[in-house]
Amino acid sequence: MDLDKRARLESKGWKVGSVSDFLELTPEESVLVEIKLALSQSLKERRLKLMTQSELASKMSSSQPRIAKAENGDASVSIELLIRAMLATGATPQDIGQVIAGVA
Amino acid sequence: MDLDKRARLESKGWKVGSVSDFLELTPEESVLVEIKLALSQSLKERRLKLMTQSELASKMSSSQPRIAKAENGDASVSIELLIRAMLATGATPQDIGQVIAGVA
DNA sequence: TGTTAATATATCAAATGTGATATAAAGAAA
DNA sequence: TTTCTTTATATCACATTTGATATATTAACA
Repeated sequence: MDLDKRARLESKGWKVGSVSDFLELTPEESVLVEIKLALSQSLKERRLKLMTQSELASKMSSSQPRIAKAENGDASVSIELLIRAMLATGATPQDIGQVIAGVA
Repeated sequence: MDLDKRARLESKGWKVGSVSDFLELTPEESVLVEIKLALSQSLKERRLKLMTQSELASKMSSSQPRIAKAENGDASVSIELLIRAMLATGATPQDIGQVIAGVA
């Protein structure tokens, strides 16, 4: 993973520490981050075709700012919320499973 | 979903309320619960082949009681922890995606 | 039987995630 | 430009999830 990607992650609140700390992420930790990013990317793509962030938020009793964070891969967003949001866009378990399975 | 299943869920702490309340779970809420249960079931199967709950717990800086709850589908366990545990058993994103995709 | 290993249950303080609110910034279109 | 819509950022009190600890229960076996 290049430094630009790392910088983008850090700016979203991911506690990746120094470069060496970042490179010392365990494979499991890295994969978890990648799963979250894959979900947030897929969420954004799906939502854009269907509705505004506000509309999605009210569909799932959340808030527009939280959807923005979810779509931007903010570290304060749980996988749980990402999956709830995916479901609120009409995604099936198959859709969600495919996104996760697609992680390197 | 039959009442036995509901009773099992309620005993694990799921806030399903009365029968009618339970039947009024939105499809999204039901699917989310089913995803968690599928993950916890798969986790238990994988872990049993490889190690004890205590061993898995220390591998992922958690605790044996929390692994027990994860494997028993306790409502206090997040999808995040379930996925972290799956990864700690050596599961790949493909494995995890397949489990989720397999939800009805 | 008794002893040990494994798992389940209960409790709790601390950490993390939450929706809400306010507001700023960005885009689109006049 | 100005106005309107959408998205992004900041803050915060509240709720949920956490690992830790203690302990109870169960399982396997000598």
